[in-house]
Amino acid sequence: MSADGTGRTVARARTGVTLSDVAREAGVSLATASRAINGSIDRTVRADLKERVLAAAARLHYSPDANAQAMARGRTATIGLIVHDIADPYFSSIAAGVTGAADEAGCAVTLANTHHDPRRELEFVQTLQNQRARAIILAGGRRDDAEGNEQLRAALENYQERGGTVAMIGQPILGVSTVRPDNRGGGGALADALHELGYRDVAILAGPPGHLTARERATGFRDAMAVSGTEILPDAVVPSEFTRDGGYAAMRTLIDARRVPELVFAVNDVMAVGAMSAARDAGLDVPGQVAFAGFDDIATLRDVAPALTTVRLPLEEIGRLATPLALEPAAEPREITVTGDVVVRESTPRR
Amino acid sequence: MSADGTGRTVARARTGVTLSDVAREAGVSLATASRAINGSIDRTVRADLKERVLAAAARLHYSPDANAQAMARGRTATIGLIVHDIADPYFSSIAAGVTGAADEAGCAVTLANTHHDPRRELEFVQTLQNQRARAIILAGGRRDDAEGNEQLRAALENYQERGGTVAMIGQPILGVSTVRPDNRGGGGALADALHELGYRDVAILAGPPGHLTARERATGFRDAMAVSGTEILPDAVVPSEFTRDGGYAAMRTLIDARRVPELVFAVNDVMAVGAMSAARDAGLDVPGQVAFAGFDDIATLRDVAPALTTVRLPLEEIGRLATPLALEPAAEPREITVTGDVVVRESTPRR
DNA sequence: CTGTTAGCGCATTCAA
DNA sequence: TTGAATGCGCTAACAG
Repeated sequence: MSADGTGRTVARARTGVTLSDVAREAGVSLATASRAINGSIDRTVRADLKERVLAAAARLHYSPDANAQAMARGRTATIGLIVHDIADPYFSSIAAGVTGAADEAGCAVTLANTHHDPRRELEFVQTLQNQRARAIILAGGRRDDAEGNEQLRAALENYQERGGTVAMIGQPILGVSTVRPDNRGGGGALADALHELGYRDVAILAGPPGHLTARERATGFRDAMAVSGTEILPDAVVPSEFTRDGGYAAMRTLIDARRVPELVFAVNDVMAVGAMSAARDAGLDVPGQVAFAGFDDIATLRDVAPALTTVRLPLEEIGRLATPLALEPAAEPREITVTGDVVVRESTPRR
Repeated sequence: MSADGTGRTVARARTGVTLSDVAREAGVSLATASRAINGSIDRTVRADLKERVLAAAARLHYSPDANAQAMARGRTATIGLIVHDIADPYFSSIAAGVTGAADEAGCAVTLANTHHDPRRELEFVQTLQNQRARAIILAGGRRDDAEGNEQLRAALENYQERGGTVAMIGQPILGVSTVRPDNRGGGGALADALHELGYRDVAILAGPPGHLTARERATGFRDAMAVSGTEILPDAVVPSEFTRDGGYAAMRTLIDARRVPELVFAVNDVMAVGAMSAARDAGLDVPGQVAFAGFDDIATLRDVAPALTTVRLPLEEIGRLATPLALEPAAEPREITVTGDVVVRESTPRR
């Protein structure tokens, strides 16, 4: 292993092999070693020297120190991904897209899980700024909270002034490039499809009052229904958490109040499947007595029965799209709108 | 904003505010500023000075450079998490556990998604080593691949020689601390429960031949059945991918061969739900004509119907457990065995 | 308790 | 093309 036979190689391994070790082993200068291993942009290294350096690096198991490189170069190859809940299939699919695209861009991904807590979100922006992450992707719908949004906007502003770039998946309200699912349009298209199938008596599991994604979907749905001549009364709009348990609880509320409609639209799929469970647990026939529709088309939906009608969002693709958006600095915030396709399945048979 | 009224504060913000800027602004030395902001272990700073430094830091929007800190301290606060597929609920739950525990330990998490490719796994170990990640958590079952395991073991060995620490979630075969789900025992307990329910005619969707987790679960199940007097013939053991689609395809195979048994045990839940879908798609009554059991108790299982019998593994907890295991260097590799609880549900009614 | 100074490992300037 | 020297921002000896 050791070229000089002193066994120094092994000893050094304990301490950490630096670029100067490699340079010495190869009999070149530090600068040359750096250029050989990196292929510096302007300079080029003679082939034989380069080979010698590479061989030495391999021999010594040289591992370039990314932190040192970050300092010297003034930038990292790290993307920060902030999600509300990584265990939620919506976000884990997006994360799969981001890690895939980041990989291809030669970037590592730092994952931050806020558990739906805006304060953690703010903290993570700070952490990622400390890390000097090159870019931040903020995934998940915003809230109708002027103060909270302003704080976050300020934090991102500050981050960007320091050279970081940002993309958002959700609503374009933070002054950064955004991948925007067309929630309103999707909700509307879904309503049209369901109206056409004969549904008139419908309730909405509407998510948290201030949650913009929830609101957009509910509003789009409700407005389209109204256009078709079906008013959805405030009474039939049930607020809830944006989670599976939220859907379950909201459905429970309807059942307990004996206000079970023909159709329940939950503003996302995890809520919808939770609600379906609540209906089943209450002994209701699904979709015979009550039909269900959701939004997102999360992967796990493939195996729920009856198959859930929903609006398909290409979640992994959304994650992929957000990555270059985050990486490439743009003079103006850009916006990519992703439309969803209505997918009618067994949970909403023709009435 | 700027204390001296020169507007320098803003100008500096573009360039990056360093600790010396803070020190100067506070009228103290670099060292004092460092100690004040960090609360160095041995030294302590006079209260009023500390306050002045903190105020200056806030005024300048100082953000400590984690890379520089890493260099100076000789270690980072980063944990690398390597998973096979972050979009798989099994891994996303583990990831939730890891991010939670890492957070509490003041560590950031770098997420690496291998897509089940052992080569990527190896590459990611290298990347994390370059990052000087303090610890690596390797989640996911190992393969029966001597050469592959040896390469990985060597890479981890090297990483550890450089001061990194490692934990594994899966099989303790890499010489590192491991959280080991008791797959064999779980499979056995499941078989006992199902045998007691009257099942005799059973097939196993066994996963990939070399996949240790799959093998342990299948073997545990099969052996226990044998002890109870029910032999499962090799014919009834169908290999497959370890994924939802793998389960679907394997079930399809059984159906096409007209070898549908009373009970199908799939070695993980995603395979089981895929298989259930295949059965339903083929018009079979579940569980009337064919019953199903899985393994893991992934979160999304709560909403599949009929509810799936399985072996519950506390996935998020497993992620949490792995974190200190990875963080605390141990003279000897440690091992935490996690046993699963059999949960009998509607997918396997008494026969 | 505070300040001065020497690196940490690397990329990159400037000279040769 | 190569090498010597500088500095990235910070912590930790060391000295006062």
